[in-house]
Amino acid sequence: MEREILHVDVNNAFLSWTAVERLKKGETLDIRTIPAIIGGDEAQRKGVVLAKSSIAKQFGIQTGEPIYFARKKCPSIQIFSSNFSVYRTYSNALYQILLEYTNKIERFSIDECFMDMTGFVPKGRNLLEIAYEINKRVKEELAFTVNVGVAHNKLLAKMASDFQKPDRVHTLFEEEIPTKMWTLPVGELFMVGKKSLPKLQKMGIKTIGDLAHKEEQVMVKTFGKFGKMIWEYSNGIDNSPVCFEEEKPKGIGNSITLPYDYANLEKIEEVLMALVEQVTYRLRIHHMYAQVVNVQIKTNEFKVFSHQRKLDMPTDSTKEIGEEAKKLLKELYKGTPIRLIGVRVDNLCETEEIQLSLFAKDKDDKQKKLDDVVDGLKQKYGYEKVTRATNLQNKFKFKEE
DNA sequence: TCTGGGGTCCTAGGACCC
DNA sequence: TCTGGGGTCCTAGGACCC
Repeated sequence: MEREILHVDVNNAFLSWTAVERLKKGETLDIRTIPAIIGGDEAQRKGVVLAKSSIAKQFGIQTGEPIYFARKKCPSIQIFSSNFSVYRTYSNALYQILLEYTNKIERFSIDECFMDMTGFVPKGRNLLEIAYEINKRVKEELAFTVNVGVAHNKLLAKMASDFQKPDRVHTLFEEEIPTKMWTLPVGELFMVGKKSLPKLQKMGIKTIGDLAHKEEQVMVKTFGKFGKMIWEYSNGIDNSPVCFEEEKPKGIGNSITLPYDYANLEKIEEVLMALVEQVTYRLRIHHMYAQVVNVQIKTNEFKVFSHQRKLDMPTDSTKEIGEEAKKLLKELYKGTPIRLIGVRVDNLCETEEIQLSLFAKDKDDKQKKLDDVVDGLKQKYGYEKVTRATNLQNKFKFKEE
């Protein structure tokens, strides 16, 4: 049966939301109307463009590039810092509106939703009307704009919402694929990134249509599973469901780019332990245990190395994960100055699934109680106020959540 | 020029077992 | 002494997304 899918995409989300928040606070300048970007702190070496206004885009400024480049392209560019708790508020407000149309909504990211409208289009109305209504309501009620893609699967809906921006509704039904999608450069296809683009181009594939008309077997032979996927995408094939049920995380990680390159193992360890505390806190918030610990470093030359190890028993203990992380760091660290350090936990399982042996449980008890007390304080007084690495908090700001 | 942080998924090679 | 092949698990690294 044919499905009815919408993809709702907030236009320049971080920048628009920052603009709306400023106006709400009484500022008169709407930063959507000037050359502006949302960017990280350059002094902390986090100076990349996170979002841009459409005018900034006209200067050739790209998301993800260093702010330094953006300033070269547009010396008068105005830079604003990000605020994720504000973004979450607006993201939730959008979600609440969408919930009035269907409960089958997949929150694909903070600023994108897929909606499965199959069976939810009221009698006498059609999917396109609903899409326009959502577009209009969001603008009127929330003061920012969205693009809405209308199609019969997620891939086509997402491609459609990416057509002309901002504040537009686009359809991409099967019969429209040749005119609306095949004519686009192949790099515009979802999942074709900057590594696979040159490989495709070398094969003579310039447009999405070129890819669609290649033999499927050639793509599979050259790119394996990935080749099959993008070949299907180029032909508008995608049977993946809208995953509307909240999914448990498969891994939790935190990393930080250091304000300068660290070459002292003890100093790196201090940061590592602050990150471990953050990660295990989030783990316990989710009521999950982890069985794999992973430590990652990036050298001053931007080379990335990682080590991971599977533990005998899953755990959520700051001490256990911290000790493993320290061992992994020692194995990794060869004395090269470090630009970034990160910790991840993987192979997560629900707390209830754990069957601790009596011995292990007994050993765990003391540490568990300490973690519980600290978590309680963090929830009561805020994460940044309660941490065993207080001296780091002046230098590093960690995202909550 | 100077390059964030949070994820998911895939691949390849080695260890180990039958 | 010389020899197989398949399956699973583990680790490191990489591509892609927002």
